[in-house]
Amino acid sequence: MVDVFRALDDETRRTILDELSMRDGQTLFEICSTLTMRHGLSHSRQAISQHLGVLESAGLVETERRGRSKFHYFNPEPLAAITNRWPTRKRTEP
Amino acid sequence: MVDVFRALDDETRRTILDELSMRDGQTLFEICSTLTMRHGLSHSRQAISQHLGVLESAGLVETERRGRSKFHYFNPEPLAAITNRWPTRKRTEP
DNA sequence: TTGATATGCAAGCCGCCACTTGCCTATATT
DNA sequence: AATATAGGCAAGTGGCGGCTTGCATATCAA
Repeated sequence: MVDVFRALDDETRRTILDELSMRDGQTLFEICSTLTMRHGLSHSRQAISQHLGVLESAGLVETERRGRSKFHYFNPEPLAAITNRWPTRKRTEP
Repeated sequence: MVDVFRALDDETRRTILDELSMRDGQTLFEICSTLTMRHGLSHSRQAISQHLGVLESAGLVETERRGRSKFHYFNPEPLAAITNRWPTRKRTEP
């Protein structure tokens, strides 16, 4: 199980979430392509696969396998843990 | 300059934000004490100092020096960058 | 002024993380 | 059946981050 905070501590993983939030349900190869084409990131397929594994382990990405393809979906729910942890307060002047 | 995401990718730093959000304006020694007493974390003073440096560099903590003491204040503003980056969408069924 | 308090600076160690490489499995196509 | 496509597993490497240690600086108290 991977922490949501740790999952977000990587620009490549954040860009993957950007991509999925724009076009949901992409496969691993599609994500590799769009990352290279539109974001200038050129990593190996395995690198992206491992990133997707981290994101899925953190609950930020859900997957669905059909045939030999695996589709990835962005799930923003775990992000709530971040905003809920520190409720906005006024600064206490000393 | 440290990323907000990287600053949050550490349980000790997150606990420090918890502490400051409960009682704002603590000094380094106070934070060290409360971390040990109430959270079971026993790190050296320098470790906590470095954590505070990361948090300050990320804009999550602001400081104010008076005399030989330095007071630390939690600034939740940078957290907005997280929630604003991925606006909540409905999942697109294929 | 002398000593204690509160913090800063810098080097070094160690473990973890991102990335690659090579090989393997499963499904689809012809 | 044979080939291609989509993805998985595992070991190895390099670099960075967290922590410690030792020393230095600045402010307050006696």
